[in-house]
Amino acid sequence: MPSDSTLGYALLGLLQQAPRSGYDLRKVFVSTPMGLFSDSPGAIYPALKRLSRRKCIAPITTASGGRRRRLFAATELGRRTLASWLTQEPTRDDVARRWDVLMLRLAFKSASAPGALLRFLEAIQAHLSEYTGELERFAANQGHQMPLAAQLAFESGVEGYRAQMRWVGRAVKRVRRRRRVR
Amino acid sequence: MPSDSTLGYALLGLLQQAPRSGYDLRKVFVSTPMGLFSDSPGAIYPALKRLSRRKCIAPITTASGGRRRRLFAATELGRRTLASWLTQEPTRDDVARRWDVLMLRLAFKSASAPGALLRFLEAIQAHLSEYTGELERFAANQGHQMPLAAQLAFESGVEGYRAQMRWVGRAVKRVRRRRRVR
DNA sequence: GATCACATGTAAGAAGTTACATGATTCT
DNA sequence: AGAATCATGTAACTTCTTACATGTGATC
Repeated sequence: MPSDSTLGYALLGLLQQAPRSGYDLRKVFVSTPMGLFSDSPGAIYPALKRLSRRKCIAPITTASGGRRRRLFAATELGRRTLASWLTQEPTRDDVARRWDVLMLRLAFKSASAPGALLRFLEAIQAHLSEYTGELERFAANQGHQMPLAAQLAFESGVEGYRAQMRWVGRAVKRVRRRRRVR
Repeated sequence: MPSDSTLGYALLGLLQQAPRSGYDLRKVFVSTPMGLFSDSPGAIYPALKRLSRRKCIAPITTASGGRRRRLFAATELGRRTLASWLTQEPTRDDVARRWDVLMLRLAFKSASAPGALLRFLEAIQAHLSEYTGELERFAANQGHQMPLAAQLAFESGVEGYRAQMRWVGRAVKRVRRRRRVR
């Protein structure tokens, strides 16, 4: 029952799409908005080693010729491990404190059935709606006694969640439409 | 030149507002939207110990009577350390990858002059505008070949940053107004 | 042949997580 | 007295950061 760090799951997700080397993976983090993760070799190579030890990924014998490169691919166990991470029901804490990780999970759910995707989004929507309510109650109680700078910081948070409320509404509609078309 | 973790600065910021115990600090993280931080004693007490060792905070001799409680307060060195953290110019990376930390810094800038606050917000605005541009270019290039789930995750990010663009615009106006009034 | 970019890795240290340990005070 | 809560702390483990080390192929 190997439990991985978020970085581990990110690597696993990318390796499920296509075999890549540690260097390739690094480049993905540098050159795409997945920059949430560090491009540091000191994080990536040890993480690959862990995944490898747990049999979630396996090196591919490269036909070589070019530079020395160690390509890895996700194993069947790796795919299952990733799938069970992706399938976990979004919690209140995911929504309130780990939005970025939640969106990483969503991004990798490409292989999911539209129904699963829809349930995932609807769970997010429910927690989001409850949490923005909490924030607004907090503002109503504490809002006026906060200094200006603190008020602004708080409002940034509220605005962010409100934007995600609008986003998830549109997302749900889009997936429902897609589902009917199929 | 003691360098602290983000949690360390969060504790320092709260202790600058008023003396508190480790337990008090924990409660702040649990009961306010500062939930970004862990309420785990295993993180908080060692962090207090470090700050104490670095002379950034000092225990207050409590007049006691009630429960056993160790109150801490920020020292002069602590205030200066915090101030220098708060004064650092927001970078592109702060905006693109550490928004939550940036907002924590903003929240503690209550003691800053309106001019400093304004410059802080304007720097955020500049980086934000550049970064959302990058994201939109990325969407224009890569957007259509992404699977639906990945597209949705990406759009969530873009929407979040767009919301912050609107927020920072309003924030700047509000601080400018406040400044004129003074 | 020297130099630069590619590519992989390790070592030391910092900090967080989980889980446990311990005692004091209040409540019933 | 016993239970619940308050309050502080420690230990083992995991992971990340920073900095360094190493070697290869391509380029001038």
